[in-house]
Amino acid sequence: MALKHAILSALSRGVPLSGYRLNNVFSDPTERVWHASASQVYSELIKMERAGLIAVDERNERGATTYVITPAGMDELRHWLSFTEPDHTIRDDSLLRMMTVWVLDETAARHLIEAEITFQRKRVSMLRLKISDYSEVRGNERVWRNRLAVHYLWLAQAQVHISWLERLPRILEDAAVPVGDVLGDLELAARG
Amino acid sequence: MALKHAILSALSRGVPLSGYRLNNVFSDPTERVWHASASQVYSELIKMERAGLIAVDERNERGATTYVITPAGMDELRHWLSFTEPDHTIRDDSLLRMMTVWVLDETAARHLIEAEITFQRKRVSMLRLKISDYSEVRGNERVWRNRLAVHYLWLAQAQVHISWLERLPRILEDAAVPVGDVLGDLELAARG
DNA sequence: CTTGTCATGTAAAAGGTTACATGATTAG
DNA sequence: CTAATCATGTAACCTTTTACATGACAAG
Repeated sequence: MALKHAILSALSRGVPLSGYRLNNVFSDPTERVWHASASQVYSELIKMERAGLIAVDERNERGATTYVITPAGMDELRHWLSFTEPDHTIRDDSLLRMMTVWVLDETAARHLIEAEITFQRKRVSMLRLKISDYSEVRGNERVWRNRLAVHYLWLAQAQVHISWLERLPRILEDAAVPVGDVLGDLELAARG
Repeated sequence: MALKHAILSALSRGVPLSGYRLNNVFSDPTERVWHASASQVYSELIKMERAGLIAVDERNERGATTYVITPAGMDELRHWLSFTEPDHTIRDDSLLRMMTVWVLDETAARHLIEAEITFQRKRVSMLRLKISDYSEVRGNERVWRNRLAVHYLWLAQAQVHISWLERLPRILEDAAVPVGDVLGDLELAARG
């Protein structure tokens, strides 16, 4: 449903993109907004071109077809933002797992939690890199300021996630300590 | 695919649940792990019962059929956790919108951001309520400590999200201030 | 007596994944 | 000369949504 809008959002930034480039965005683990499989993106692009929301920019020597957004596409994007309700539903496989680790013994649970911490730490360092490179690659326009801001949010949320994961084993293993004593300051830090 | 595991995870807690009760969980806006539509849950339950992962507990006077998890269901749950890779892909409609607000004029953008803040504030107060009621409703077993911990994570992340949203208009409206100056401390706070 | 909550399902359509298929170019 | 990356697509299958259909019970 919203793959269309994710593609329009990416093309609205003014840089023409090919299906291949869009796929890089949609499969990047630091880009925590929209995921799509490669084949889905290609067929969606064809549908959107037929609908007049995007247009072919050029077919380069390498065989890549790049697309740009059309005025009709911009209209659709603005209409979506202003006149449709956001969908707050989420499917988060990795958090579902973290909610269910208690069914495992301590060793297996720690193993899973460690693996998740490793993943999130990688994400943090990739995000930091992207953020520090930002001013070299992009200008100070509204578009890029907006996008950079989202990177800061991802970074902060990954960091909260890591502190939480680091405390989770204590909660599962030491029933004497109240959960609030271990995690209460996570909330205070976030508000500060 | 993982709706099966979301249902198994819910039933693993030992409390028998009907399709209707499960639907309440899957459509609760504070439960930011797995969403499913009502009709999908009912047909999935029938499939899972046939597969022997869950069993009918009782059919009560009101017409509700409650289910319990079987030993085969617990095996499937543990196998999923320990021997399959977590799926880190996400589709977040509301964040996609926040990444695209720059295409709107200042008034419309502020409007959207305000609506999102209102939503997140509601979520925070619902989560706070759930957390403070927790010790009355649930015991101190591993299951409930694990689940309560997830509620603390949601609370902290909603709070980070709110501080970020509150700063977003400044980023979009005042190009003179570097984005890092506005959002840099979000990360520091999160790290503790 | 009517609205809201409880309670379950079917069927068609839309959205999304996986497997397969192909071929060019680039870097080591 | 071989592996990785670039580049696009089709077809079968699975998952999920939406619309529809039904009916009991409780509260105001």
